[in-house]
Amino acid sequence: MLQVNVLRTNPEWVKERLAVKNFKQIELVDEIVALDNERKKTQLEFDNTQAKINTSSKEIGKLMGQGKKEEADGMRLEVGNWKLEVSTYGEKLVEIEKQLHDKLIVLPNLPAEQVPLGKTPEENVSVKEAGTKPSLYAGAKPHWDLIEQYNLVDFELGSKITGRGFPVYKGKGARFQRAMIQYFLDYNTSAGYTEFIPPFMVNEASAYGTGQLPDKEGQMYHVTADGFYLIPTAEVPVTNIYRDTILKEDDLPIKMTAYSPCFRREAGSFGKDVRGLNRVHQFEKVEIIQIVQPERSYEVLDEMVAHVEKLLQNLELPYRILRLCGGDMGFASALTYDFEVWSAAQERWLEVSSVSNFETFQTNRMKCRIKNSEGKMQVAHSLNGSSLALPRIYAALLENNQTAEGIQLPKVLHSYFGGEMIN
RNA sequence: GGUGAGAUGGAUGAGUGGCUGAAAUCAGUAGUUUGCUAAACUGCCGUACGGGUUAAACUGUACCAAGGGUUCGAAUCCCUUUCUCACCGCCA
Repeated sequence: MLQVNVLRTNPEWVKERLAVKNFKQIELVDEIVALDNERKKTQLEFDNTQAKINTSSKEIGKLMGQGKKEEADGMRLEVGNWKLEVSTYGEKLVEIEKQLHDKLIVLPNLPAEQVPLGKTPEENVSVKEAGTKPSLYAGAKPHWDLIEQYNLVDFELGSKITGRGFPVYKGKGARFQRAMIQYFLDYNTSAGYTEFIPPFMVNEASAYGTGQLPDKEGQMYHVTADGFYLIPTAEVPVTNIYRDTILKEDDLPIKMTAYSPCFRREAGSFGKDVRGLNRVHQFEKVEIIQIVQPERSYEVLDEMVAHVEKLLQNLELPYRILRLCGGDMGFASALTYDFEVWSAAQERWLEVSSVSNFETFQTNRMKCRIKNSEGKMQVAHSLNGSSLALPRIYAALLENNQTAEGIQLPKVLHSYFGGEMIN
């Protein structure tokens, strides 16, 4: 959620930025500023009347103590009238605040200056492409066939147990997955990230805090009996660790990493894009999250991008890094880099990580603030990224590294997997 | 799931209707003093939204788990919800 302050002090700039994100209801900005002015006015009226009541109530107490009952009763009448007044202002205030909130919640985060203009994924800007795309031997297969050949993942079994999009990993296929999770976590913790194992379901307040609610409700699985949501990413529970928190400068930066399964309903997806591990309802992911001082957040974003890049290099995968254009960015993000790896048999890029700076968008909602040495309060910045989402890495590694003898694994995984090859 | 006890500021913890936005202690912080490590003393030390100011100072309101109610006046009384702890039951 944007801070009202920003709209108040610089409405024209806000409108211009919103346009970059292809946001249509620009008029909301003026409406919000007007409502905010009204809010302040009403607040003042409310406070002044309430102050009169408070003063008189104390007075009544004194009079009662002195046994001056008649005087006290007179004041009671007066206070009674003010109370009516105050409750009117109170109701008005509640109404205004509700409207203000409802309008504010609709606004996406403002894109940073570097965000390219554009509406569709085609207009994302590739900032780097590295690694060599392998040339596969004749008869090379897409990962869904390799998975079957080596008996690694069983989709039909998952359908039987749960439904489409819930793969069952088995044998070496399960071990391979676990090896990657273990390696990714080790890689992250050795870079100073503290490891967490969070709850895999969250309450409404948490889903709201990171921006999944109210607008992305349909993407999450909802446990109605208890009012919980299955997490679509570890970002949700882990970032919410710092909900309603006041941090000291010394505490920063907060660097956290967590493995979790991720549950996404992905309503409406179909076709070849969803074949195999390309898109599933339950997948595994290792996430990195940072909470930092505002002045440092873009430096930290670069650091996180470099961190993920190195991980892909270690996995010896060809990748490219995209800076997302305004129209393709997430609602809560100010600047996002997507990482894609080349899937040699499918001959397409697969998104495996998305690293974003949310600036104050999440932290403002979550009330996560920093108190500096002078006692000044400021809203922290939050960032996160995947390092990495597993299924597509899984797919790319299988496809790119297939040989007639089996799947040749990258060196960094050998000790984790307990072997050099899947065969 | 059952029964009981709780929820107060960074922590411990007092407070059962007005003088309590909240004692006290600890932690933190600024300073004074004693020639070190350290100790003693003094001041400051919650958040939000306003007013005010160049900025401060100053000042109004709200907040003692959350929401509602009673009252001229609520941390304190009543109702609802949530959470925590203990014991029992069930269970990985």
